[in-house]
Amino acid sequence: MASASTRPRPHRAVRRQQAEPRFDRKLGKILEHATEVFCDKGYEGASMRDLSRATGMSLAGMYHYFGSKERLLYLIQQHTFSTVLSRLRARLSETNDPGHGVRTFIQNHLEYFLEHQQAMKVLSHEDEVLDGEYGRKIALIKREYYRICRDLLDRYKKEKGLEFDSRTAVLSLFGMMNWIYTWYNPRLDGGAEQLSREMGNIFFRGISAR
Amino acid sequence: MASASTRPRPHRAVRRQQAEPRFDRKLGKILEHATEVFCDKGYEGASMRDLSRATGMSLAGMYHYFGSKERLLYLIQQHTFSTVLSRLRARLSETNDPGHGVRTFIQNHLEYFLEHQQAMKVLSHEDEVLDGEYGRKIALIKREYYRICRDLLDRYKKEKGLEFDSRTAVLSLFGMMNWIYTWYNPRLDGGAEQLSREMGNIFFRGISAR
DNA sequence: CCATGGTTCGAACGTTCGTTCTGATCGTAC
DNA sequence: GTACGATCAGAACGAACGTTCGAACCATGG
Repeated sequence: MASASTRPRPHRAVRRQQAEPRFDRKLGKILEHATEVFCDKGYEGASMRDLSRATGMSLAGMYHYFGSKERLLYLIQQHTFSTVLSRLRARLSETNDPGHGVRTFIQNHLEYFLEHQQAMKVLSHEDEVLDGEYGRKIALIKREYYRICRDLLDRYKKEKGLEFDSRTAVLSLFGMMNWIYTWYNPRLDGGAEQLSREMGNIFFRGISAR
Repeated sequence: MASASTRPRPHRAVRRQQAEPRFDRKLGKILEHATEVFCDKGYEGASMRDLSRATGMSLAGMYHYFGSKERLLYLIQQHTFSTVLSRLRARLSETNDPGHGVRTFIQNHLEYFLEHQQAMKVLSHEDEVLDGEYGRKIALIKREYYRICRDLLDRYKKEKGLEFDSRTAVLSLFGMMNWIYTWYNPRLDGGAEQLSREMGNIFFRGISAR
């Protein structure tokens, strides 16, 4: 289960120029298919043979490129999380208003969530399965993500002179947003803008009352 | 995976008087230990041998009493859910005010949640694993649970003349509450009363603003 | 005192798991 | 054309899986 670093990383081919992106694009596609399988069957429920079948890559090939089932999950979670995080940072750099910042946080989270439902479900649902080095790295990103939201909220709280428990508030907000994967239905529930408006309303009015 | 009714239920001993409760108490203890294992390792990750070891009952004994791993999970979920539901009904029968009803709903949910964290995590986290007859039965209880909360909220909405999307509101509330299992720390976060007050505040003020 | 039937067990069944290994094939660079 | 790295199919590995079996155990009723 543990030990991320004992297994050598697959020997990534050293190429020149335009070969690299094609290589990454192909592996990206494979990661997408793997995400779908993990999403449907769960990490433990999905076998390497399932993953191999779904990606079209041979079993041996999977091990050649990814090294282990654990690392496969790690790569998916790491890629998903850091993409969300970098998008968020880009958006937040445009504002200094903490209230607007939290709205942006919600909007960014839900937009990515609905756009990549499967990846986000794997991120939410297979949260505790990675341990060792992999688990530590994912936990690090997650803590930073939490930190950003909490800091924004604390600034907002001070600015408006409000009183509430920041920790409970932030984690309740995360709960609202991350629970979506258990119920979201695009036919019944609107898009990301509508959902983030409604959840943002509940959350903001909720913490804003004196 | 499917088919609940193909396997015969274990022949429950027909006994008189005080033997029954002892029988049930023993099996109840075993279910508690099994809950702990499912909670720690997940349904797929937990093996019948793990469960057998944790409960102190032999592997064959587990099958004698519970029939299958699937039915074991079903019994845990069914017992947990119907206990929550019957407690809720008892409390709700004392009030007719929908606002107070929703507060009671939150209080009841969180109280049981913190009192039986492991069982509730198994209920939340292993939500999609049961299919067939078992899955249908659990889904039925869940829908009824959802219905109660939604009806209360709709009555509250009409009474106060508010406007918000009931579905999104109820499911956001469930998200806040059910996500707790991923972060709750009794040292940092208070007891059930405090948490349900804080979440209740966020939720109520959130939906109440015009 | 033995027969009965629920209870419990160790051992085994066949399957699938994650992973590794062996060669064969194929396209490309020299 | 040949050497090489990428990629493959397929078999094999030991371990672990969910489940079943047959025989002991043990209290009870005749």
